[in-house]
Amino acid sequence: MAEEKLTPQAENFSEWYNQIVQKADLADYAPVRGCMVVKPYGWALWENIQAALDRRFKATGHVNAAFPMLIPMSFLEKEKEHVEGFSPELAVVTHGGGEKLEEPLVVRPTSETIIGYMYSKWVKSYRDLPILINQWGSVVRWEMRTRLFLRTAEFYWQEGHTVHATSDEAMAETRLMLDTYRDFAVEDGAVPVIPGRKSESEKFAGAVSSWTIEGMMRDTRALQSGTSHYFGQNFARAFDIKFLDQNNELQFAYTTSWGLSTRFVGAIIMTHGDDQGLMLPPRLAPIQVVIVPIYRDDAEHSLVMPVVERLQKELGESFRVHVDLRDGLTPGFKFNDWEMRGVPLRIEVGPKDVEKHSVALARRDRPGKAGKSFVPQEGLAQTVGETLKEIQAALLARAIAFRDEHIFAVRSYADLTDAVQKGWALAWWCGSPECEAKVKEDTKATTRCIPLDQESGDGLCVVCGKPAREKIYFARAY
RNA sequence: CGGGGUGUGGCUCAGUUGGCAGAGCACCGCGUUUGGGACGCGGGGGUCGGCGGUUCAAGUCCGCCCACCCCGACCA
Repeated sequence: MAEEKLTPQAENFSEWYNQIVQKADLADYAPVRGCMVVKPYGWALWENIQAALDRRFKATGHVNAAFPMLIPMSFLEKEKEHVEGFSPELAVVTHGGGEKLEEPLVVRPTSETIIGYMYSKWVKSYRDLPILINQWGSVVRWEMRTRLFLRTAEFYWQEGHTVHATSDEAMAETRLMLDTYRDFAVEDGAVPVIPGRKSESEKFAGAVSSWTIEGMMRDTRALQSGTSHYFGQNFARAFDIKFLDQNNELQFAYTTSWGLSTRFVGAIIMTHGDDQGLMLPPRLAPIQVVIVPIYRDDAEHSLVMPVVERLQKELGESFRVHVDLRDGLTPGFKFNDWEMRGVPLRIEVGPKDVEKHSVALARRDRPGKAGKSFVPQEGLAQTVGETLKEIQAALLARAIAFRDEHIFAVRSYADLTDAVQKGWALAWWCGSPECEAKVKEDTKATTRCIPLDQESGDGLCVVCGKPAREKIYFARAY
């Protein structure tokens, strides 16, 4: 049950986040450092995220499978950049059945290697391609500093791994999945992410190019919310994934991978939450409508409950509905409690409502009395459906407005350093890692992505002044 | 691994010159309450991070160790 008062965002955003995760009953700290326990309410949110993504994966021809959690150490060493990228954060199993193992096994930090190995056995002919497999699971990365959902030692995610006959096809897949993530984030999460390409220094270990959706949190910091990688033939060469083409010539295949994790829960929390608590987008909320019965005594109880039960049944046909039957708590407490948990819509049913054939309808996105209205019980399902749609749209509109207010198109280095203190900077960039490094050194801001959506043209690099062909976002990131 | 800090009930913490381990919240019971975070009474719960030392006596003083948090380097 939620305790009173949350630290305000403006006072300490980080503290606000830590408190909300626990007070909204999403997750708890596990006994192992950096690991989290996802509690039922948090997991229900993740399940809705999974369902929304899985539906899109299936619709684009992908299938699910499961690969093992343990990977021979030697596999990681087959791709040079990959092992360099991951070796510092590997958890390694050295013993099994009471004996020291011949070869240590790593707990997967990601599955390119084990899946690549299997694909090399499965792929013989162009007729075997493409392979479009996704897996839902968890991975382990021994991170130095952890935060619930944002960076935990073990996290849950999906990782798609595909194999293609041509680079064009593999690149199209990479871009298709990036767009799938964008569509999911915007339409279901109401998180207005910006899709784009990572710079060389920010890309995934072993990738030819990495693509990302970047979201702006309410403290204006950026959160990488999903990634899609094009590997070219790098992993195919490392794992010997070859096929005979139509001309009977042996070719290395082209591979991709793409992932979105429980970090997205953090994105939802930090995109929509306010000082009252969580604010969940209706399409993903585990509970879309909570009904709070209000009564003083047994007489009022028996007056109110039949109406509550009828509404629960009617609304339950179309929406995820919960009735708060907890005894001994005042309505006021329950209102605050459900606001903390981010339930989009609350219905109050008391004796006065029974008499007037109405209910009180309270919107989470308009806290307090402002969001409360009295509507007829007649046609309530339709009212609820329309209101949930309005809330979903309102959350997105609010997040877009916040994002756009905090993006600054900058032309000078002074403007850049100023902008990244209060939001994101969008600027011409020549493409050199030295210019990125200087900004990071001076401001702690990193390049987030080269947005897909930018007008063609050229300008001068905001750092060094040399000619630049692309604009890039600089921001402080999680 | 560098710099700083903290370890006392489930949580947040108090604990004076060393002298019977406490409060608030949470939890359990009973009663009164209930349309924006109710109240009264009663109750359960702690090897004071660990080991060793000083002392008649250690949460408190000393030594060593461990864990966690914050700031850096690394990261979905």
